[in-house]
Amino acid sequence: MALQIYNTLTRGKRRFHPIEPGKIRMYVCGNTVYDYAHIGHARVMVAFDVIVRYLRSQGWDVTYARNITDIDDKIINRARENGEPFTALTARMIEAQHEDERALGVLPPDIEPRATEHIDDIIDMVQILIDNHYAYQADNGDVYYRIRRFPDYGKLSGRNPEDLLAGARVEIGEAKEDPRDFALWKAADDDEPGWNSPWGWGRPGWHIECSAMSTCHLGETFDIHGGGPDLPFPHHENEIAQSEAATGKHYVHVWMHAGAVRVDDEKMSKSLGNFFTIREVLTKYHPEVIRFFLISSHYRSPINYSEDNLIEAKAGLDRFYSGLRQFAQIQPASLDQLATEPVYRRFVEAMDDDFNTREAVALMFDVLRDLNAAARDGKDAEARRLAAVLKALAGIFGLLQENPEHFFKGTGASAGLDDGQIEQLIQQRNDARKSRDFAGADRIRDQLLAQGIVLEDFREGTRWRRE
RNA sequence: GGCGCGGUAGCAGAGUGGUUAUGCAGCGGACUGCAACUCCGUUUACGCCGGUUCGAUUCCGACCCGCGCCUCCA
Repeated sequence: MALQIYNTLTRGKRRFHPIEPGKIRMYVCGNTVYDYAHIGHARVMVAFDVIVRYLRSQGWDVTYARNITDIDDKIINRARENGEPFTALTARMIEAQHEDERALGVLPPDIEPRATEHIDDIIDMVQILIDNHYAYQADNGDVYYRIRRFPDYGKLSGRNPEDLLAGARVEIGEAKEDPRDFALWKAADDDEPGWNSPWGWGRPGWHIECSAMSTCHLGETFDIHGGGPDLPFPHHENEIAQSEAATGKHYVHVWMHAGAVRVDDEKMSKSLGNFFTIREVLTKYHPEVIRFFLISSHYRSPINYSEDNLIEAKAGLDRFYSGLRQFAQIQPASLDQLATEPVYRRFVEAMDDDFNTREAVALMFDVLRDLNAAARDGKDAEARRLAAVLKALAGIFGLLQENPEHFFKGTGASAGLDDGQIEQLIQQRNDARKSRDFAGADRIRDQLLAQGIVLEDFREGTRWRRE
Protein backbone atom coordinates (compact mmCIF):
# COMPACT_ATOMS: atom_id res chain seq x y z
CA MET A 1 0.00 0.00 0.00
CA ALA A 2 1.25 3.43 -0.81
CA LEU A 3 1.39 6.28 1.67
CA GLN A 4 -1.99 7.62 2.63
CA ILE A 5 -2.53 10.75 4.71
CA TYR A 6 -5.67 12.20 6.23
CA ASN A 7 -6.22 15.69 4.86
CA THR A 8 -8.24 18.14 6.92
CA LEU A 9 -9.10 19.98 3.73
CA THR A 10 -10.84 17.01 2.10
CA ARG A 11 -11.78 15.26 5.35
CA GLY A 12 -10.51 11.93 4.26
CA LYS A 13 -7.49 9.77 3.68
CA ARG A 14 -6.00 10.03 0.25
CA ARG A 15 -2.99 8.60 -1.43
CA PHE A 16 -0.12 11.04 -1.08
CA HIS A 17 1.31 12.52 -4.28
CA PRO A 18 4.37 14.72 -3.90
CA ILE A 19 4.69 17.91 -5.91
CA GLU A 20 8.23 16.93 -6.83
CA PRO A 21 8.99 13.21 -7.12
CA GLY A 22 10.69 11.87 -4.02
CA LYS A 23 10.52 15.16 -2.17
CA ILE A 24 8.27 16.44 0.56
CA ARG A 25 8.17 20.04 1.66
CA MET A 26 6.50 20.35 5.03
CA TYR A 27 5.70 23.27 7.31
CA VAL A 28 4.45 22.93 10.86
CA CYS A 29 3.21 25.76 13.03
CA GLY A 30 5.50 26.00 16.01
CA ASN A 31 5.18 27.72 19.33
CA THR A 32 4.64 31.26 20.49
CA VAL A 33 7.54 31.69 22.86
CA TYR A 34 6.10 33.63 25.77
CA ASP A 35 6.10 30.69 28.20
CA TYR A 36 7.48 27.18 28.59
CA ALA A 37 6.16 24.61 26.13
CA HIS A 38 3.47 22.31 27.51
CA ILE A 39 2.47 18.74 26.74
CA GLY A 40 0.16 19.88 23.96
CA HIS A 41 3.20 21.35 22.24
CA ALA A 42 5.06 18.13 23.03
CA ARG A 43 2.42 16.14 21.24
CA VAL A 44 2.65 18.20 18.08
CA MET A 45 6.43 18.19 18.11
CA VAL A 46 6.68 14.45 18.74
CA ALA A 47 3.95 13.59 16.24
CA PHE A 48 5.63 15.44 13.38
CA ASP A 49 9.05 14.29 14.50
CA VAL A 50 7.89 10.69 14.14
CA ILE A 51 6.26 11.45 10.81
CA VAL A 52 9.42 13.04 9.44
CA ARG A 53 11.62 10.24 10.77
CA TYR A 54 9.35 7.66 9.18
CA LEU A 55 9.14 9.46 5.85
CA ARG A 56 12.93 9.70 5.72
CA SER A 57 13.24 6.00 6.56
CA GLN A 58 11.12 5.34 3.47
CA GLY A 59 13.49 7.30 1.30
CA TRP A 60 11.66 10.60 1.06
CA ASP A 61 13.77 13.73 0.83
CA VAL A 62 11.96 15.82 3.42
CA THR A 63 12.42 19.52 3.98
CA TYR A 64 10.90 20.23 7.36
CA ALA A 65 10.26 23.79 8.49
CA ARG A 66 8.75 24.68 11.84
CA ASN A 67 8.49 28.31 12.81
CA ILE A 68 8.89 30.20 16.04
CA THR A 69 6.48 33.03 16.73
CA ASP A 70 8.66 35.49 18.57
CA ILE A 71 6.55 38.64 18.34
CA ASP A 72 2.94 38.83 19.42
CA ASP A 73 0.65 40.45 21.99
CA LYS A 74 1.14 37.71 24.57
CA ILE A 75 4.89 38.07 24.32
CA ILE A 76 4.71 41.83 24.67
CA ASN A 77 2.43 41.61 27.66
CA ARG A 78 4.47 38.98 29.42
CA ALA A 79 7.71 40.87 28.84
CA ARG A 80 6.10 44.01 30.21
CA GLU A 81 4.95 42.11 33.32
CA ASN A 82 8.46 40.81 33.77
CA GLY A 83 9.94 44.24 33.16
CA GLU A 84 12.28 42.96 30.48
CA PRO A 85 12.77 43.51 26.75
CA PHE A 86 10.61 41.11 24.77
CA THR A 87 13.70 39.79 23.02
CA ALA A 88 15.12 38.68 26.37
CA LEU A 89 11.95 36.73 27.09
CA THR A 90 11.84 35.09 23.68
CA ALA A 91 15.54 34.23 23.69
CA ARG A 92 15.10 32.48 27.04
CA MET A 93 11.97 30.61 25.97
CA ILE A 94 13.48 29.51 22.67
CA GLU A 95 16.45 28.07 24.50
CA ALA A 96 14.10 26.34 26.94
CA GLN A 97 12.07 24.90 24.07
CA HIS A 98 15.20 23.55 22.45
CA GLU A 99 16.17 21.90 25.72
CA ASP A 100 12.74 20.30 25.98
CA GLU A 101 12.99 19.02 22.42
CA ARG A 102 16.39 17.49 22.98
CA ALA A 103 15.11 15.81 26.13
CA LEU A 104 12.16 14.33 24.25
CA GLY A 105 14.34 13.17 21.38
CA VAL A 106 12.72 15.53 18.90
CA LEU A 107 15.13 16.17 16.06
CA PRO A 108 15.51 19.82 15.06
CA PRO A 109 13.61 20.85 11.94
CA ASP A 110 15.69 21.67 8.89
CA ILE A 111 14.54 25.25 9.00
CA GLU A 112 13.33 27.12 12.07
CA PRO A 113 12.28 30.55 10.84
CA ARG A 114 11.36 33.30 13.27
CA ALA A 115 8.78 35.97 12.63
CA THR A 116 11.11 38.79 13.62
CA GLU A 117 13.62 37.67 11.01
CA HIS A 118 11.03 37.89 8.25
CA ILE A 119 9.51 41.30 8.80
CA ASP A 120 10.47 42.38 5.29
CA ASP A 121 8.85 39.32 3.73
CA ILE A 122 5.75 39.94 5.81
CA ILE A 123 5.58 43.59 4.76
CA ASP A 124 6.00 42.58 1.12
CA MET A 125 3.11 40.14 1.33
CA VAL A 126 0.84 42.63 3.07
CA GLN A 127 1.65 45.18 0.39
CA ILE A 128 0.73 42.71 -2.34
CA LEU A 129 -2.57 42.04 -0.61
CA ILE A 130 -3.28 45.78 -0.36
CA ASP A 131 -2.33 46.29 -4.02
CA ASN A 132 -4.77 43.54 -5.00
CA HIS A 133 -7.50 45.00 -2.78
CA TYR A 134 -7.46 41.99 -0.49
CA ALA A 135 -6.40 44.24 2.34
CA TYR A 136 -6.88 47.80 3.51
CA GLN A 137 -5.57 50.13 6.15
CA ALA A 138 -8.25 51.18 8.62
CA ASP A 139 -8.64 54.46 10.45
CA ASN A 140 -6.88 53.10 13.52
CA GLY A 141 -3.76 52.39 11.47
CA ASP A 142 -4.18 48.59 11.42
CA VAL A 143 -4.14 46.74 8.14
CA TYR A 144 -6.91 44.16 7.75
CA TYR A 145 -7.60 41.31 5.40
CA ARG A 146 -10.83 41.78 3.46
CA ILE A 147 -12.60 38.45 3.94
CA ARG A 148 -15.38 39.00 1.45
CA ARG A 149 -12.86 39.33 -1.37
CA PHE A 150 -11.88 35.69 -0.90
CA PRO A 151 -14.75 33.41 -1.94
CA ASP A 152 -13.05 30.24 -0.70
CA TYR A 153 -12.93 31.51 2.85
CA GLY A 154 -13.96 28.69 5.20
CA LYS A 155 -12.98 25.80 2.94
CA LEU A 156 -10.52 24.26 5.36
CA SER A 157 -12.66 24.34 8.48
CA GLY A 158 -15.93 23.74 6.68
CA ARG A 159 -17.43 27.04 7.62
CA ASN A 160 -19.91 29.16 5.83
CA PRO A 161 -18.75 32.80 5.73
CA GLU A 162 -22.31 33.93 6.40
CA ASP A 163 -22.43 31.93 9.63
CA LEU A 164 -19.19 33.49 10.67
CA LEU A 165 -20.72 36.89 10.22
CA ALA A 166 -23.46 36.00 12.67
CA GLY A 167 -21.00 34.72 15.22
CA ALA A 168 -18.25 37.30 14.84
CA ARG A 169 -17.74 39.51 17.81
CA VAL A 170 -17.86 43.19 17.24
CA GLU A 171 -15.44 45.03 19.44
CA ILE A 172 -15.80 48.51 20.73
CA GLY A 173 -14.26 51.09 18.47
CA GLU A 174 -14.32 48.63 15.62
CA ALA A 175 -12.36 49.93 12.70
CA LYS A 176 -12.89 46.96 10.40
CA GLU A 177 -15.07 47.10 7.31
CA ASP A 178 -16.41 43.71 8.28
CA PRO A 179 -16.21 42.05 11.70
CA ARG A 180 -14.77 38.91 10.13
CA ASP A 181 -11.73 40.75 8.79
CA PHE A 182 -8.51 39.97 10.62
CA ALA A 183 -5.33 41.95 11.24
CA LEU A 184 -2.33 41.65 8.95
CA TRP A 185 -0.45 44.50 10.52
CA LYS A 186 -1.10 46.09 13.89
CA ALA A 187 -0.24 49.72 14.49
CA ALA A 188 1.84 50.19 17.62
CA ASP A 189 2.67 53.05 19.92
CA ASP A 190 6.17 54.43 19.70
CA ASP A 191 7.19 52.82 22.98
CA GLU A 192 5.97 49.40 21.93
CA PRO A 193 8.05 46.85 20.04
CA GLY A 194 7.66 47.37 16.33
CA TRP A 195 9.11 47.96 12.90
CA ASN A 196 8.77 50.67 10.32
CA SER A 197 6.40 49.86 7.52
CA PRO A 198 4.50 51.67 4.76
CA TRP A 199 1.64 51.85 7.28
CA GLY A 200 3.70 53.28 10.08
CA TRP A 201 5.29 51.77 13.17
CA GLY A 202 3.77 48.44 14.03
CA ARG A 203 4.03 44.68 14.14
CA PRO A 204 2.70 41.80 12.10
CA GLY A 205 -0.55 40.04 12.89
CA TRP A 206 -0.30 36.41 13.90
CA HIS A 207 -1.46 34.69 10.72
CA ILE A 208 0.60 36.54 8.15
CA GLU A 209 3.96 35.34 9.45
CA CYS A 210 3.24 31.73 8.57
CA SER A 211 2.11 32.64 5.07
CA ALA A 212 5.22 34.73 4.52
CA MET A 213 7.70 32.29 6.05
CA SER A 214 6.34 29.15 4.49
CA THR A 215 6.30 30.74 1.05
CA CYS A 216 9.79 32.12 1.57
CA HIS A 217 11.28 28.76 2.54
CA LEU A 218 9.12 26.19 0.80
CA GLY A 219 7.60 28.02 -2.15
CA GLU A 220 4.14 29.24 -3.04
CA THR A 221 2.76 25.72 -3.08
CA PHE A 222 4.08 22.96 -0.88
CA ASP A 223 3.12 19.45 0.20
CA ILE A 224 2.19 19.32 3.85
CA HIS A 225 1.19 21.87 6.42
CA GLY A 226 0.69 20.71 9.98
CA GLY A 227 -0.15 22.01 13.40
CA GLY A 228 -2.14 21.63 16.57
CA PRO A 229 -5.83 20.83 16.87
CA ASP A 230 -6.99 24.38 17.42
CA LEU A 231 -5.31 25.80 14.36
CA PRO A 232 -7.63 24.95 11.43
CA PHE A 233 -9.80 27.88 12.40
CA PRO A 234 -8.97 30.65 12.29
CA HIS A 235 -5.21 30.42 11.87
CA HIS A 236 -4.91 28.07 8.92
CA GLU A 237 -8.05 29.37 7.29
CA ASN A 238 -6.49 32.79 7.36
CA GLU A 239 -3.20 31.52 6.05
CA ILE A 240 -4.96 30.06 3.05
CA ALA A 241 -6.81 33.31 2.44
CA GLN A 242 -3.60 35.33 2.63
CA SER A 243 -1.37 33.05 0.61
CA GLU A 244 -3.79 32.18 -2.15
CA ALA A 245 -4.85 35.79 -2.54
CA ALA A 246 -1.22 36.91 -2.66
CA THR A 247 0.10 34.26 -5.05
CA GLY A 248 -2.95 33.15 -6.97
CA LYS A 249 -1.74 29.59 -6.42
CA HIS A 250 -3.03 26.63 -4.48
CA TYR A 251 -1.25 27.02 -1.15
CA VAL A 252 -0.96 23.57 0.46
CA HIS A 253 -1.80 20.06 -0.73
CA VAL A 254 -2.28 18.27 2.57
CA TRP A 255 -3.32 19.77 5.89
CA MET A 256 -2.51 17.66 8.96
CA HIS A 257 -3.70 18.37 12.48
CA ALA A 258 -2.75 16.59 15.67
CA GLY A 259 -5.40 15.65 18.23
CA ALA A 260 -5.96 17.44 21.49
CA VAL A 261 -4.33 16.58 24.79
CA ARG A 262 -6.71 16.47 27.70
CA VAL A 263 -5.69 16.45 31.34
CA ASP A 264 -7.56 14.10 33.65
CA ASP A 265 -10.41 14.10 31.16
CA GLU A 266 -10.71 17.85 31.04
CA LYS A 267 -9.82 20.16 28.23
CA MET A 268 -6.37 21.51 28.75
CA SER A 269 -6.28 25.22 28.27
CA LYS A 270 -4.57 28.36 29.29
CA SER A 271 -7.74 29.73 30.79
CA LEU A 272 -8.37 26.66 32.93
CA GLY A 273 -4.74 26.70 33.99
CA ASN A 274 -4.58 22.90 33.97
CA PHE A 275 -1.68 22.54 31.59
CA PHE A 276 1.63 20.91 32.39
CA THR A 277 4.87 22.13 30.97
CA ILE A 278 7.20 19.63 29.39
CA ARG A 279 9.85 20.33 31.99
CA GLU A 280 7.42 19.65 34.82
CA VAL A 281 6.46 16.33 33.30
CA LEU A 282 10.10 15.42 32.75
CA THR A 283 10.75 15.63 36.48
CA LYS A 284 8.25 12.81 36.99
CA TYR A 285 8.78 10.54 34.02
CA HIS A 286 11.62 9.37 31.84
CA PRO A 287 11.49 11.26 28.52
CA GLU A 288 10.98 8.07 26.54
CA VAL A 289 7.98 7.24 28.69
CA ILE A 290 6.38 10.48 27.52
CA ARG A 291 7.36 9.77 23.94
CA PHE A 292 6.02 6.24 24.16
CA PHE A 293 2.79 7.51 25.69
CA LEU A 294 2.32 9.95 22.81
CA ILE A 295 3.20 7.38 20.16
CA SER A 296 0.87 4.80 21.67
CA SER A 297 -2.13 6.65 20.27
CA HIS A 298 -2.86 7.75 16.75
CA TYR A 299 -1.68 11.33 16.21
CA ARG A 300 -5.20 12.55 15.39
CA SER A 301 -6.99 10.99 18.38
CA PRO A 302 -7.58 12.96 21.51
CA ILE A 303 -5.38 11.67 24.32
CA ASN A 304 -5.73 11.99 28.04
CA TYR A 305 -2.73 12.95 30.10
CA SER A 306 -3.15 11.25 33.47
CA GLU A 307 -1.03 9.56 36.07
CA ASP A 308 -2.54 6.17 35.21
CA ASN A 309 -1.85 6.49 31.53
CA LEU A 310 1.74 7.54 32.05
CA ILE A 311 2.30 4.67 34.49
CA GLU A 312 0.90 2.29 31.91
CA ALA A 313 3.23 3.72 29.30
CA LYS A 314 6.13 3.19 31.66
CA ALA A 315 5.14 -0.44 32.20
CA GLY A 316 5.15 -1.04 28.46
CA LEU A 317 8.47 0.67 27.92
CA ASP A 318 9.98 -1.27 30.83
CA ARG A 319 9.08 -4.50 29.09
CA PHE A 320 10.90 -3.46 25.94
CA TYR A 321 14.02 -2.49 27.84
CA SER A 322 13.79 -5.62 29.93
CA GLY A 323 13.73 -7.73 26.80
CA LEU A 324 16.72 -5.91 25.36
CA ARG A 325 18.73 -6.03 28.54
CA GLN A 326 20.96 -8.88 27.50
CA PHE A 327 21.26 -7.54 23.95
CA ALA A 328 22.64 -4.10 24.70
CA GLN A 329 25.52 -4.59 22.32
CA ILE A 330 23.35 -5.59 19.33
CA GLN A 331 23.21 -2.97 16.61
CA PRO A 332 19.85 -2.07 15.06
CA ALA A 333 19.12 -3.91 11.82
CA SER A 334 19.82 -1.93 8.67
CA LEU A 335 16.97 -0.97 6.40
CA ASP A 336 18.12 -3.62 3.94
CA GLN A 337 17.99 -6.27 6.65
CA LEU A 338 14.61 -5.00 7.80
CA ALA A 339 13.22 -5.29 4.30
CA THR A 340 13.52 -9.06 4.52
CA GLU A 341 11.47 -9.24 7.73
CA PRO A 342 7.75 -9.95 7.35
CA VAL A 343 6.98 -7.85 10.40
CA TYR A 344 8.59 -4.86 8.73
CA ARG A 345 6.20 -5.07 5.81
CA ARG A 346 3.33 -4.93 8.26
CA PHE A 347 5.00 -2.08 10.09
CA VAL A 348 5.30 -0.09 6.89
CA GLU A 349 1.73 -0.91 5.97
CA ALA A 350 0.55 0.44 9.32
CA MET A 351 2.62 3.59 9.04
CA ASP A 352 1.66 4.14 5.42
CA ASP A 353 -1.93 4.19 6.62
CA ASP A 354 -1.90 7.73 7.96
CA PHE A 355 0.95 6.99 10.35
CA ASN A 356 -0.78 4.42 12.51
CA THR A 357 1.80 4.32 15.27
CA ARG A 358 -0.46 2.38 17.59
CA GLU A 359 -0.67 -0.50 15.16
CA ALA A 360 3.08 -0.29 14.66
CA VAL A 361 3.66 -0.40 18.41
CA ALA A 362 1.50 -3.53 18.62
CA LEU A 363 3.83 -5.12 16.06
CA MET A 364 6.81 -4.14 18.18
CA PHE A 365 5.23 -6.01 21.07
CA ASP A 366 4.85 -9.04 18.82
CA VAL A 367 8.56 -8.90 18.07
CA LEU A 368 9.29 -8.50 21.76
CA ARG A 369 7.31 -11.60 22.65
CA ASP A 370 9.15 -13.66 20.05
CA LEU A 371 12.43 -12.23 21.26
CA ASN A 372 11.73 -13.17 24.88
CA ALA A 373 10.65 -16.65 23.88
CA ALA A 374 13.75 -17.18 21.76
CA ALA A 375 16.00 -15.88 24.51
CA ARG A 376 14.36 -18.16 27.05
CA ASP A 377 14.73 -21.16 24.76
CA GLY A 378 18.38 -20.44 24.14
CA LYS A 379 17.87 -19.72 20.44
CA ASP A 380 20.60 -17.17 20.50
CA ALA A 381 20.90 -16.37 16.80
CA GLU A 382 17.18 -15.81 16.47
CA ALA A 383 17.06 -13.73 19.62
CA ARG A 384 19.88 -11.52 18.38
CA ARG A 385 18.18 -11.10 15.04
CA LEU A 386 14.90 -10.10 16.71
CA ALA A 387 16.68 -7.71 19.04
CA ALA A 388 18.22 -6.01 16.01
CA VAL A 389 14.80 -5.80 14.34
CA LEU A 390 13.18 -4.39 17.45
CA LYS A 391 15.86 -1.76 17.85
CA ALA A 392 15.53 -0.73 14.25
CA LEU A 393 11.76 -0.37 14.43
CA ALA A 394 12.03 1.54 17.70
CA GLY A 395 14.71 3.72 16.16
CA ILE A 396 12.24 4.97 13.58
CA PHE A 397 10.16 6.21 16.50
CA GLY A 398 13.14 7.54 18.40
CA LEU A 399 12.52 4.99 21.14
CA LEU A 400 14.73 2.49 22.98
CA GLN A 401 17.71 4.72 22.37
CA GLU A 402 19.19 4.21 25.82
CA ASN A 403 21.38 1.46 27.13
CA PRO A 404 18.97 -0.78 29.07
CA GLU A 405 21.22 -0.93 32.13
CA HIS A 406 21.29 2.81 32.26
CA PHE A 407 17.55 2.99 31.69
CA PHE A 408 16.88 0.73 34.65
CA LYS A 409 19.57 1.90 37.01
CA GLY A 410 19.38 5.58 36.24
CA THR A 411 22.21 7.83 37.24
CA GLY A 412 22.44 6.31 40.68
CA ALA A 413 22.73 9.82 42.03
CA SER A 414 19.21 9.84 43.41
CA ALA A 415 18.46 9.39 47.07
CA GLY A 416 19.10 6.07 48.76
CA LEU A 417 21.70 3.42 48.08
CA ASP A 418 24.35 3.82 45.44
CA ASP A 419 25.15 1.09 42.94
CA GLY A 420 28.02 -0.31 44.99
CA GLN A 421 25.94 -0.63 48.13
CA ILE A 422 23.16 -2.31 46.19
CA GLU A 423 25.52 -4.80 44.65
CA GLN A 424 27.06 -5.52 48.01
CA LEU A 425 23.64 -6.31 49.48
CA ILE A 426 22.82 -8.51 46.50
CA GLN A 427 26.05 -10.41 47.13
CA GLN A 428 25.11 -10.87 50.78
CA ARG A 429 21.69 -12.09 49.74
CA ASN A 430 23.11 -14.55 47.26
CA ASP A 431 25.49 -15.86 49.93
CA ALA A 432 22.48 -16.37 52.19
CA ARG A 433 20.65 -18.16 49.40
CA LYS A 434 23.57 -20.46 48.84
CA SER A 435 23.53 -21.44 52.50
CA ARG A 436 19.75 -21.81 52.21
CA ASP A 437 19.10 -18.98 54.63
CA PHE A 438 16.03 -17.90 52.69
CA ALA A 439 14.60 -15.83 55.52
CA GLY A 440 17.78 -13.78 55.57
CA ALA A 441 17.83 -13.52 51.79
CA ASP A 442 14.24 -12.35 51.69
CA ARG A 443 14.96 -9.79 54.39
CA ILE A 444 17.63 -8.21 52.19
CA ARG A 445 15.36 -8.30 49.15
CA ASP A 446 12.56 -6.60 51.09
CA GLN A 447 14.98 -4.03 52.39
CA LEU A 448 16.02 -3.20 48.82
CA LEU A 449 12.44 -3.19 47.59
CA ALA A 450 11.55 -0.66 50.27
CA GLN A 451 14.12 1.61 48.60
CA GLY A 452 12.62 1.02 45.16
CA ILE A 453 15.17 -1.60 44.10
CA VAL A 454 13.68 -4.63 42.37
CA LEU A 455 15.68 -7.84 42.04
CA GLU A 456 15.42 -10.40 39.28
CA ASP A 457 17.24 -13.71 39.65
CA PHE A 458 18.62 -15.51 36.60
CA ARG A 459 20.88 -18.46 36.11
CA GLU A 460 23.67 -16.07 35.22
CA GLY A 461 23.13 -13.98 38.31
CA THR A 462 20.90 -11.36 39.85
CA ARG A 463 19.82 -8.25 37.96
CA TRP A 464 18.42 -5.19 39.64
CA ARG A 465 16.60 -2.04 38.64
CA ARG A 466 15.31 1.11 40.21
CA GLU A 467 11.55 1.49 40.02
C1' G B 1 -27.08 27.71 17.51
C1' G B 2 -23.22 26.54 13.20
C1' C B 3 -19.25 23.07 11.65
C1' G B 4 -16.73 18.61 12.82
C1' C B 5 -15.03 14.10 15.52
C1' G B 6 -16.05 9.95 18.41
C1' G B 7 -18.75 6.03 21.45
C1' U B 8 -14.70 -1.20 21.15
C1' A B 9 -13.91 -6.00 26.72
C1' G B 10 -11.89 -3.65 34.23
C1' C B 11 -8.72 0.42 31.94
C1' A B 12 -5.90 2.22 27.57
C1' G B 13 -6.35 1.69 22.42
C1' A B 14 -6.01 -0.43 16.90
C1' G B 15 -8.81 -2.78 13.32
C1' U B 16 -12.16 -5.67 10.26
C1' G B 17 -18.52 -7.53 6.30
C1' G B 18 -17.61 -14.03 8.41
C1' U B 19 -11.34 -16.30 11.33
C1' U B 20 -6.52 -14.02 18.31
C1' A B 21 -5.28 -6.79 17.68
C1' U B 22 -1.86 -5.06 21.19
C1' G B 23 -0.66 -3.15 26.05
C1' C B 24 -1.79 -2.52 31.40
C1' A B 25 -4.49 -4.72 35.42
C1' G B 26 -6.90 -9.54 37.19
C1' C B 27 -7.15 -14.90 37.31
C1' G B 28 -4.96 -20.01 36.22
C1' G B 29 -0.48 -22.66 34.73
C1' A B 30 5.03 -23.23 33.60
C1' C B 31 9.73 -21.38 35.56
C1' U B 32 11.63 -20.00 40.81
C1' G B 33 13.58 -21.91 47.56
C1' C B 34 9.68 -17.96 47.46
C1' A B 35 9.34 -13.87 44.35
C1' A B 36 10.55 -10.71 40.27
C1' C B 37 11.46 -11.23 34.97
C1' U B 38 9.64 -14.31 31.04
C1' C B 39 6.40 -17.72 28.46
C1' C B 40 1.44 -20.27 27.86
C1' G B 41 -3.80 -19.95 28.80
C1' U B 42 -7.93 -16.93 30.28
C1' U B 43 -12.05 -13.10 31.46
C1' U B 44 -20.57 -12.17 28.13
C1' A B 45 -15.91 -6.17 23.57
C1' C B 46 -17.66 -3.56 19.85
C1' G B 47 -23.72 3.00 22.71
C1' C B 48 -29.30 2.14 21.36
C1' C B 49 -33.05 0.98 17.56
C1' G B 50 -34.20 -0.20 12.71
C1' G B 51 -32.44 -1.43 7.50
C1' U B 52 -29.17 -3.84 3.59
C1' U B 53 -26.85 -8.89 3.66
C1' C B 54 -26.50 -15.91 3.87
C1' G B 55 -23.89 -13.16 7.77
C1' A B 56 -22.56 -6.41 10.71
C1' U B 57 -18.84 -4.36 15.80
C1' U B 58 -17.55 -3.24 10.57
C1' C B 59 -22.15 -0.52 5.37
C1' C B 60 -26.95 2.81 5.54
C1' G B 61 -30.72 5.68 8.47
C1' A B 62 -32.75 7.53 13.02
C1' C B 63 -31.83 8.16 18.22
C1' C B 64 -28.97 8.72 22.88
C1' C B 65 -24.34 10.19 24.98
C1' G B 66 -19.37 12.35 25.03
C1' C B 67 -15.80 15.65 22.91
C1' G B 68 -13.48 19.56 19.83
C1' C B 69 -13.60 24.25 17.02
C1' C B 70 -16.59 28.73 16.48
C1' U B 71 -12.61 33.40 21.91
C1' C B 72 -6.07 33.70 23.75
C1' C B 73 -4.66 28.52 23.46
C1' A B 74 -0.68 23.20 19.95
